Amino acid sequence: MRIVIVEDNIAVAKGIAYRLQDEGHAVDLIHDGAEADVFLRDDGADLVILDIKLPGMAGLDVLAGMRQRGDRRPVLVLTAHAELSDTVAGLDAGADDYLAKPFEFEELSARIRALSRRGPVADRNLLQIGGLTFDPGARAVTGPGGDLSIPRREVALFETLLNAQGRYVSKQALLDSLYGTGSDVEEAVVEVYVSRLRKRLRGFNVEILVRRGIGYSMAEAAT
Amino acid sequence: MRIVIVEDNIAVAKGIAYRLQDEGHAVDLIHDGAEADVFLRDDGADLVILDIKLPGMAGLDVLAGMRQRGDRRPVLVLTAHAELSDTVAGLDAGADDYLAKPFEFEELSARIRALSRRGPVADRNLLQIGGLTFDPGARAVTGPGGDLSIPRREVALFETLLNAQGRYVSKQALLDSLYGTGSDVEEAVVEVYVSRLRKRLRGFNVEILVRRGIGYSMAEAAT
DNA sequence: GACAATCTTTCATGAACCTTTCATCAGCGA
DNA sequence: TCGCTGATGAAAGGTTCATGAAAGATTGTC
Repeated sequence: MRIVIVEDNIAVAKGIAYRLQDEGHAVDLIHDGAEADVFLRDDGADLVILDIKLPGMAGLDVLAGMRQRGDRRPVLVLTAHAELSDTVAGLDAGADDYLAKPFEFEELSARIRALSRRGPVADRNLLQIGGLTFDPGARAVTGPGGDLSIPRREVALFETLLNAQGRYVSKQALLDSLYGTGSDVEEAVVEVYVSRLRKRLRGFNVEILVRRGIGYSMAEAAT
Repeated sequence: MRIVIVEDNIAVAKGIAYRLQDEGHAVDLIHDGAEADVFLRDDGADLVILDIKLPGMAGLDVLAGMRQRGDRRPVLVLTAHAELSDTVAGLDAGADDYLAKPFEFEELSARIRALSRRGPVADRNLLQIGGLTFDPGARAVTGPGGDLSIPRREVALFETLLNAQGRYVSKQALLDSLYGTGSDVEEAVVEVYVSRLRKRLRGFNVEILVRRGIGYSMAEAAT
């Protein structure tokens, strides 16, 4: 899943980012409210972790802007412990959940899992393809013969293609969803992981299609 | 999609144009505000990338003129980084999105994708003809038996004829819509792609008609 | 019938894509 | 600590396929 963290305390943000990446998510960091506002006008993330107190533009305004645009992506609001009134305001402004600092990472992780189950992300609960089942919480792919052991990056690729529901996803978009926007990894790496995932999916009723110059999509094998 | 870039810095404009063409769009360049104003009175583009600071006529006036004429085509405004007040003014004047220079091309690309999904372009979402469906966002043609894998140029041709809604489109206009105005490609290439697209559409209830000296049109096959 | 417009196929080229190999590194068990 | 395993990303070489030009066939029009 692509997660964007909007938090001006860089140490905190990096700490969270590091562990979320460890869980296989693609994470983008933004430290400024106005920047976040711009970023969120795109379809660049599936979930937002949003600090209330921000330079540039108040977190609540960022959130309000999203909702006003009809953007219903799940937002988890972070607040300092004292500012209970903030959390109330946050929920009013359309936050899906909130978390008071300081918090345990495990709690954050659990909330994210919960949010991704409901939220627009999980509305398209199309977690099956061919004979395979994908569990977004566990980030595991299960086949008829039990769990497939698939490395992080390949799972992320699988997830992105699955969520695209048969639409073609450009190589650049796949790169973003594997590494977050603005990574310095070559596009060619996508080809490598497509190749590896294909090999792993051999024998199952799933195939990854390519359209030159357009991108990749995943579909059940045609017979 | 046909995109017009209104930007007086020729190097910047060409850089963007080159990469957008790479993504399969037809791109026109205009370096002057007054010229842009004239150009935009025609139906020569589906999306406008507009620099604020222009010779001839201010970008904001160009934009205001469009909106005043009832022209609702999506406009992405470019501003220098410092001029935050400009961006606010731009949004007020009817811009659909803005982007501060300097920017990564990938970000521009993502914004364009987002704009083409919403905007008036996306209002005519999922165009249909014969048994075929065209998704302008995904640039994909779907038939009864699933996705047709059609190369960039042929998709662009298909899209243009589809948008013409049965009217005849001249060979020159098709050329422009495939390569942007003023390309040095022969008109005969249009014939080649018509031929290729026809072959690909064989078996579906769609045909491409020709009127000598006039142009081409697409229609559902007469039984 | 003559001529131009259009159609279709063929071809060379280069870009896009596929796959494997390699070096590196982290994690893990002995 | 040492060695093993497997993930990772870069690189390299091979293959496929979109592309645009060209050329000959065909069709429509006068």
